[in-house]
Amino acid sequence: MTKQGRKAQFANALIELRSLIIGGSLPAGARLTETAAAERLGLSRTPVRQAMDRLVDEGLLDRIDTGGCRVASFTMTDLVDAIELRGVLEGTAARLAAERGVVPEIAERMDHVLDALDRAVDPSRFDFDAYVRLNAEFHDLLARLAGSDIVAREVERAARLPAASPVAFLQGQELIPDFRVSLGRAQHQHRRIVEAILAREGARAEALAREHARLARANLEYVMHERPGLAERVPGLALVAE
Amino acid sequence: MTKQGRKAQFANALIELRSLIIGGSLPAGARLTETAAAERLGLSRTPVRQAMDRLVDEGLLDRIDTGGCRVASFTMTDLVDAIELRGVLEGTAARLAAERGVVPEIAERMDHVLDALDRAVDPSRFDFDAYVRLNAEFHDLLARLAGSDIVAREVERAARLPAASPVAFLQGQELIPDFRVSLGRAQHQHRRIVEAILAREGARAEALAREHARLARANLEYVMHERPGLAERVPGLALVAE
DNA sequence: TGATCCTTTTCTGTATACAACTAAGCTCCT
DNA sequence: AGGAGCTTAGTTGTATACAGAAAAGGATCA
Repeated sequence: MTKQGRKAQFANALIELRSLIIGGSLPAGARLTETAAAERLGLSRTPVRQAMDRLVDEGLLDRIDTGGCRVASFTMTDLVDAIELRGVLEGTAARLAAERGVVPEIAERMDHVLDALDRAVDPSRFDFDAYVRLNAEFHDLLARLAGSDIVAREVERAARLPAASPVAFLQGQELIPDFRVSLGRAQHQHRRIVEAILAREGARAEALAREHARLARANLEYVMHERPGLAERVPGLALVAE
Repeated sequence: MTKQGRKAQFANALIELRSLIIGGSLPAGARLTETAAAERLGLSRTPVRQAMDRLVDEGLLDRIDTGGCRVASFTMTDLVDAIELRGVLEGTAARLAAERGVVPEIAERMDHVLDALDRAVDPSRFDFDAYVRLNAEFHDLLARLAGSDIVAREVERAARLPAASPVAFLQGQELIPDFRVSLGRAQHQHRRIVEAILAREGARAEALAREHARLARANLEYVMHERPGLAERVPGLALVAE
């Protein structure tokens, strides 16, 4: 069930705490002490403490003045900002890839991913799970397409911000009637972004990647306003206060 | 000398290790074990380990497969990318401030900082130390001007990337003959950025903030190509390989 | 009854102990 | 002499011990 390797306890603590928070088992604003978390997970404080440090860094926990942590709570604006930042950073990755040229191996894999995405959104043989996997890979490749480790790192970090991940809202979309149209639209944007990059059109690539992230924002607003019942199914949305 | 408070040992370890790395006492690529670091700092492994975790996160240490860390080494491209990212994120902060409106209290403080910066760069009463302090405050206020904690956080994180900080190259500029001209130019850009924000000109504000970060890139290239002897005086430049 | 002070418990930050694993050095064999 | 296998020192990940600080709770006094 859980990992058994060398850093097993730390990895377990991180994964389980994160899913407790994102899943809403630990309500936003709740105090979380190291001892309580350690006892709950059946571990010693050392790896749990390390995991909590990391979660503070990710923004899922807020350190409290007196010591100890509190589960973070987010406003809609926070989530919108997180998505905006991901768009900005993916836009930068796209622009730099256009300006500096792409890493050939990554571009080639990108090509295959795009083809596979085309097949996944084809109405005649629609494959949701494949789409989710390939979409994640597309965004990973996009981050690394310019060949800059620093850029790739920061793009990926931005995607870890609450609900900013490109896959965050796919869970919910599965249940929304016209989600196939939405996914087809997203795939169309994927194509245009890569097209702009290969044509060395940096400004266009940047603008398209930014706009692409707006899909997540639209999904966020749709879920929160039209389908509030779905909110608890989307990772991280349980933390939205107000 | 060093901090004595509650989390004193961790804070000391972080600060001292960081300055050892950035200052070049630990050469790029050198292996750094927890035990060695702990012994060198006269602390136990616990806070040192925590500090090293943080430094890995900041990118100053690379975790090694077998366990343990190595001092990171950077290429010129890495530093250029880090500066580019800071520019992009400060540009986003500026654009959002323009689009959404500014936080009045921060805008007011910004106003005072700009006036003080004018005085600091005035040739008749030039004050380098004041400039350094006020410049840092300007960038801090800019990050927070839009009122988004998430944006402010990420801007500040980007400024911690190696040599990307807006103050990184000021140390060196003190010794460069025509540095006063450069600082005056920077202050002119500060004014234009805030002007654009207050006029709600988001695109202009973003472009100006990006271009402003290019000053750091110009300084980087100047130091590396024209004044290599200065490189060791600029924090982080000792880590540049190749 | 209500507030204040003191006691007691809890929690964090730090240090240390221990086991598993890595890596290097040494011995022994060919 | 050169290489394979073993031993041993070193390093990390985890658990635990301990001291100091905050929080909680009760007792005392007005």
